[in-house]
Amino acid sequence: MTETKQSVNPPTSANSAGAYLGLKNLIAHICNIDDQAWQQLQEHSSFKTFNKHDTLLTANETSGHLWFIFQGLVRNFYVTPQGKDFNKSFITAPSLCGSMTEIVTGKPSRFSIDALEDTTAIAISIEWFREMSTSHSGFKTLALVLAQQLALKKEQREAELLLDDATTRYQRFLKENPHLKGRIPAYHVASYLGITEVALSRIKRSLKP
Amino acid sequence: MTETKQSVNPPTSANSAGAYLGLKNLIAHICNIDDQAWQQLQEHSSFKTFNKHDTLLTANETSGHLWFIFQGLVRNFYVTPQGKDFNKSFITAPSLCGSMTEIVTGKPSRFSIDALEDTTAIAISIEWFREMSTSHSGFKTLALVLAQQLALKKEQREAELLLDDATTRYQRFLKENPHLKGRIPAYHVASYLGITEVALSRIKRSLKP
DNA sequence: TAGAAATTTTAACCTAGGTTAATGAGCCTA
DNA sequence: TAGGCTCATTAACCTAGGTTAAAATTTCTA
Repeated sequence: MTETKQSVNPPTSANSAGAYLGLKNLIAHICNIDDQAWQQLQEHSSFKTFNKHDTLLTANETSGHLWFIFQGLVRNFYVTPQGKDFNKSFITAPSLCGSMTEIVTGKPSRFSIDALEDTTAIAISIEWFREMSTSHSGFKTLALVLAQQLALKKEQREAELLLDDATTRYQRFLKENPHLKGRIPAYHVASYLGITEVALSRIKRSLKP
Repeated sequence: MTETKQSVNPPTSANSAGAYLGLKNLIAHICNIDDQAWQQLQEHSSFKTFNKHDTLLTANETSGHLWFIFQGLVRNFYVTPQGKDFNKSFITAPSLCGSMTEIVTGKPSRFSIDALEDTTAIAISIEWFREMSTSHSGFKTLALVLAQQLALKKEQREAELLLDDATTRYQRFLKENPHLKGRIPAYHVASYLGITEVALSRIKRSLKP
């Protein structure tokens, strides 16, 4: 107990193997990947660990990879020129995440990604993934499903931001994200909703008996 | 000149042929479609004309098709339970449009589509398109590109609604849609921006010299 | 366990945008 | 050419949420 703080998930080969299993499992639910392609995927990716608050991707830079989040929790967020940040989404393991802009166009992401908890992940080469998603039928399917899922999610978010007030958005957020309860400070939730922590606190009070 | 009002684009076979040419051209810029697939596409689609204000798709119903807008202009819009409507996007010819929700999940669209100008279009069977986008490499590419384009657009809209105030959104709208100038009444633009026509009028005044 | 740091709540005041309603302005069409 | 549409502007007032700053609370950490 005399040790200083350390990562909950130190990067052991055991963890790495588990992460790759998790990735294989996630992909298998979406499309068929033959052994050769899987072998290639392993060669074009690497296992990483992050402590809480570490950065996975910085806005306006090309990171060169997309992520499979194996354990932990990360957020995608925009930063305004005034230095305020707005959370775009929260990603809980196990899940893929990354910048669609960078994947599709090769241009830098508009948002950053950082870890809200200690996190283990696999970094996958975007360049390789883009190549595979045109040449390999299985990966093309994977890319299609990911793009469709993202499009659906962003359409829903557009509708919420356009149609609903902050109280309604907050209640929907709670209902749709029970797994995040207690894991995210209120000011991050407020930032996701597009309001300040002060406004969120008021809303909570107004919802009390 | 004694005739009553009529459609600018009456449904002649000449128009129909032009529309199919336009569709073929649009698709050719995205992927390769062999003659057989093209033949099939023609069998699973039909040419339609709409007058201004006509409805192409009604929210909460499955229309069964996606559209190639050949001439004219349509809007996608949500209607709130209170009966107010919010424009989701404007689609100018030539372009594909439809509900990603219905295409991906088969469930009814959350939004409606109607014509802002007299419009000619090709209605394509969603069921057939979904089948082709899994079995046919060219159509899978088309589906992928469409999903990616939509995801990118909706990500950008999310960022705008989250980060920018109404004045900024209005100025960006003007800059990014010069082709819509004069074609859309201000109250539709306001609805797209997520504000009322009254607020938009105030913003315009505040931007004047 | 005390003190520091992080987070949440409150309060007081401010502003962008909503609401309602009246006035204008530009049109068709009888 | 006079009403009758549709659309845009204005004005007066209201409200949700922003801003700033202080106090209260929780959570680390030495």
